[in-house]
Amino acid sequence: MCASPASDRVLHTAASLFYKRGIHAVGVDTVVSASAVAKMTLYKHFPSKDALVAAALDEQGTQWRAWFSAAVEAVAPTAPERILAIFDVLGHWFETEGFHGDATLNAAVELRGTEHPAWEVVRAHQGWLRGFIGGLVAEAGLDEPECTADALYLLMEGAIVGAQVGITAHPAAAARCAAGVLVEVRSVAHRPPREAGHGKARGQGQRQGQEQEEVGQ
Amino acid sequence: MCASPASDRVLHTAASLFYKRGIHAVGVDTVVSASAVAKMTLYKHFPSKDALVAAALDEQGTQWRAWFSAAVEAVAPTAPERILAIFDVLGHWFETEGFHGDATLNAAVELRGTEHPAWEVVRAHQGWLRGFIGGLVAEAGLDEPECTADALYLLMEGAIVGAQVGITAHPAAAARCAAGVLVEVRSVAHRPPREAGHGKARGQGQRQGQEQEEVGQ
DNA sequence: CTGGAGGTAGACCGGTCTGTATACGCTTCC
DNA sequence: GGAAGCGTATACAGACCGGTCTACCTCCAG
Repeated sequence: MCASPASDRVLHTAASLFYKRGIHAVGVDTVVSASAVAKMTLYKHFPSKDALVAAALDEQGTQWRAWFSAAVEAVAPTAPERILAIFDVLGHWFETEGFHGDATLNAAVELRGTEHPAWEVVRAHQGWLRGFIGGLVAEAGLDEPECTADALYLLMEGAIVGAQVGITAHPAAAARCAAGVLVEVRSVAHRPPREAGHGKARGQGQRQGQEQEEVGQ
Repeated sequence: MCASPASDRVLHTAASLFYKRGIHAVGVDTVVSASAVAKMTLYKHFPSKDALVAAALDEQGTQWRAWFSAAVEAVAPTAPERILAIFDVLGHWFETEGFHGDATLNAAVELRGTEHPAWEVVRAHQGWLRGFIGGLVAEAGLDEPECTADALYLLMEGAIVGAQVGITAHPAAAARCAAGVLVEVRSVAHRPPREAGHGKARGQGQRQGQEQEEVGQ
């Protein structure tokens, strides 16, 4: 970061434009004119549009991760509370003006079926998210940590795209509600002495062999 | 549907191509050559590419909804079981070759920040999904039906994008696991006679006034 | 003073995009 | 027979795309 003022301007402008309108919908000329930089300068710092996209996504993701983890940790002191605080922070984010979902998820959708340097950035960001939740789940000492962390991660992704699509009125609140149930049920304190064989079916592996024809979608 | 054989071919080819490679990444010429139709014929049936995109998405969504509801209803006979069966059907779908997420979600991401006739198709499809789950939740007589149905809907969306991104090993199984917990806790049979004041905090409204700075993303 | 590094401005190239226009079959039904 | 309807083939228009090139400006260090 901050290799040069011009490069920085390009990076931030590009990230903002790609996020707001989409990677394919924003041309290099648009980035150039919006960041008040000559086209040659852009191509001196970034060898191609693809490289610029990856760099912008990475920069944006780095900033977001710092903001997100700090916000979650500032809101709640203990791991179980922080798991719920995730969804409060998300709710706040959803109401931010200019919210258009997760930038890496958007990139993953836009770049599907192609090879692109941004894919590594997407995987890194999503892996970090899953790791963040996994760490909190482990710290909270929840039962079945893998399955629980996966579920919380999916709930978070669902809340993000739910907020983006706009069908659900309060996606963060609904997700928080479900997360609360999950945390409570998986917490050690919840396990009552009665009904010892409760945690038997370990999830994850069940699948029923019912056959149904596929559909192209 | 079936206005003419040529029109049908265009519609299905377009849906398949847009789904696999993205709306912006597929040009009209590609659709034309892939569907073995003259360009003029395409533009005789669809006044613009936007209209074609919307029609193809609609057609694809109609087929998917029919397949999905039939599959869920074939797998399980009762509403609570069907709620869980949703995630089994999803798991089967995720492993289909050529799976690239939900077509309407992809379109919503690709068309963000624009006005496009496909938006109505997206809203209709997502609304149907939410309604499908809401119907099952009501039929199962679960507590806090709105919040529960929202959470299950978000879990489903999360599983879909989770399967698309590929960080989670078994997104459908993890989501099913969480859905099982949710259904059990919200089911009437679960409510124990002790602790009468349990269902007091009605979720949905909680929000804490913690301030934290925003981030552009 | 001088020279190089970094930035600017704008023309330019080949390719692709959506959408249209023209000219030509083939079938079907009066 | 012939005209209408439908589809084909192909060329074209005008815009935009990513990317390159040249020429010029400005600042700062040696």
